[in-house]
Amino acid sequence: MPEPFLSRPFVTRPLTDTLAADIHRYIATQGLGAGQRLPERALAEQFRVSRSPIRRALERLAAERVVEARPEGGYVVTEVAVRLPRQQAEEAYGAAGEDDVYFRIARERLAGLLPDRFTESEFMRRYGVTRGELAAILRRMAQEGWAERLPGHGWAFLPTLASAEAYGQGYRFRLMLESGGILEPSFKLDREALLQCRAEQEALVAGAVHTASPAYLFDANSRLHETIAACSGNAFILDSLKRLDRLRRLMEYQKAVDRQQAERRCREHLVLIDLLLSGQREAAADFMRVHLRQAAIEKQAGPDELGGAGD
Amino acid sequence: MPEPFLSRPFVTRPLTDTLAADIHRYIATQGLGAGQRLPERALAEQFRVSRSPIRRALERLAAERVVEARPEGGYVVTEVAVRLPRQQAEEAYGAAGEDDVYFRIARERLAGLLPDRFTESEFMRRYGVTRGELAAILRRMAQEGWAERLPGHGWAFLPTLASAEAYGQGYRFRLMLESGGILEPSFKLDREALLQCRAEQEALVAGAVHTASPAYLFDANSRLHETIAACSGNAFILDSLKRLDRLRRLMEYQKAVDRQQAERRCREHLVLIDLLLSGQREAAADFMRVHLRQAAIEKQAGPDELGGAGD
DNA sequence: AATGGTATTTTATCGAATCATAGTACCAAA
DNA sequence: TTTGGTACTATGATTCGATAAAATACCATT
Repeated sequence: MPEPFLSRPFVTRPLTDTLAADIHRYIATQGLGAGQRLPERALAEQFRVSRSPIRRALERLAAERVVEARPEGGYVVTEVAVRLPRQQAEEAYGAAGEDDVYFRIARERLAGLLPDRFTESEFMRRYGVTRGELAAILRRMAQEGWAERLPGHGWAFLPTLASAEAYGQGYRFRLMLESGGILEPSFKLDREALLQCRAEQEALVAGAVHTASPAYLFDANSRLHETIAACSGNAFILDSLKRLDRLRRLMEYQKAVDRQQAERRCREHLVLIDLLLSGQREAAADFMRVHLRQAAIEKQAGPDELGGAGD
Repeated sequence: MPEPFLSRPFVTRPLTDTLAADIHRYIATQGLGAGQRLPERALAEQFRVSRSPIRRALERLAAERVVEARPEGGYVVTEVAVRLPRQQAEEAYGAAGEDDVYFRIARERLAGLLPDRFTESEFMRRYGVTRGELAAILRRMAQEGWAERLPGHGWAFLPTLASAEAYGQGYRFRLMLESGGILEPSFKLDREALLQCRAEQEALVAGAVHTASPAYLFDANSRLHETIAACSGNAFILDSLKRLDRLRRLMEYQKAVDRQQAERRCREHLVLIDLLLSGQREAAADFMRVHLRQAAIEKQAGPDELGGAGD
């Protein structure tokens, strides 16, 4: 399998639920055809779990007709999954976190409804979750870098999120990081991964950009940027970008999208990809700077308004 | 109070223990004189806890004669604390984590004694800690970025730690980050903090560099670099550097130090500080690149050997 | 060798009660 | 107004058995 597939961070749902969605999305994004086999062991390795939960996820997907059990054993992709890949994948996307407490907390924090400090008990009451559920959510918040445990009791929100200032800083940071990454001596093009992103961006330019959900747009675009960062060969550059993108995702998933700007950005992505594919790294690095600077301006123009989903 | 004081991340010890050490170190590093009062509320705010644990920490320090209860109430710094500031502070440093399970795990992982994946129960048995204690340790490992939870059961070490490759990448990353930070449009010199670092570096050059513990050297040097990064005005730059430094600290605390090189690096720090203080940002950024590049070479020369503690 | 099926072992979460410890409110004195 | 003292409240760590769920081992089939 070509690329490590990004599994959504574990929150509270049984692993099986998450995996069913992940596998579904995997089928869609990898463009697997009807009849294609889905070996349990390969999927287990892919998602870094054992065969047990994979097996149950496949059983569930079989009930949804996304996959089909063969008489000889094992599962294959069905016509259903192939015929409606994008829509279904996006539904799976949305359903994964939409009404999650995690996103609810993020939303309320962004709206300024939550104080800078809070206790676990407070949130257990407020959001009606058990201690264990909340623990998982808090772990994720800490992991993604917008909350931290205080030395004594309680937690604190970090200023990273929300502030318009942090927004601009994020773009400055990426300017440095992403253009610098392209110029790293260890840079090594992952042609296959980049071509996959290119196909995705072309599909967007061809029209999908006007109908796709903000979540899908965001993920497609950050996937491209992260793929390029991965080529730098520097794990710290890639990690930092991923960290930042997780934060941005919280904010942008909820925004409306300016489709015009989004389309232009996708066109820029195609130019960027082609520069890289033809080996013009210096030019690509410069273009990246232009691209990000432009995106920063557009985003700042409407801080609470349009502009979201992707760059 | 001038600077947010870095409290060591909470692991398992009762808060009081940690705070006693923190306050002790605080007295030493802030250069408070004998007789100086230590208001409970101020300390509580400083360390982001309530007065209760502060009060008990002070009681403990009083038993150790580091502070003294006044007849009218409250505590003041004693002669003892003033006369032996450095040594005591360093002891407090070392004792804080030396035989901690946390550092033991790091050490064994660095030595290649631990597999890439592990379960909590496994480690509970191996290190003889309770579930709760281990949970705190794992939280910290995740926080500091060298282990992560798998989607199902178990944990995985990240490749960030240990590999010689990651080492070089870290320096490349800092090259980009730290010199870039100095050139940020939002850069604003924190003269007071920088002068404090300057005093520290001067003391090192004046001789302390030959006697100080690796831990102290490392912290003094990373404090300088982080102070400069803080001036960039970009929270992401500072956070990334701090993250990286926490990782490096794990590796370098245990290394022997090449005192010659360490001294030269401190001299370079003084040059760097003076460039910044005189407003020559471009020059400072260039010098930073030279400085880091040199440090990278020296470190890589002896990967398992000398060279540690600081840059 | 790869793969699916099945049985078994191991893990870590859950629930509920307990309790040391951290947070808070209020008062008095300097 | 700032500070310390004190009383009180709330928090979250801890414990432990029960249990759902994940990991693993092994076998059969292709």
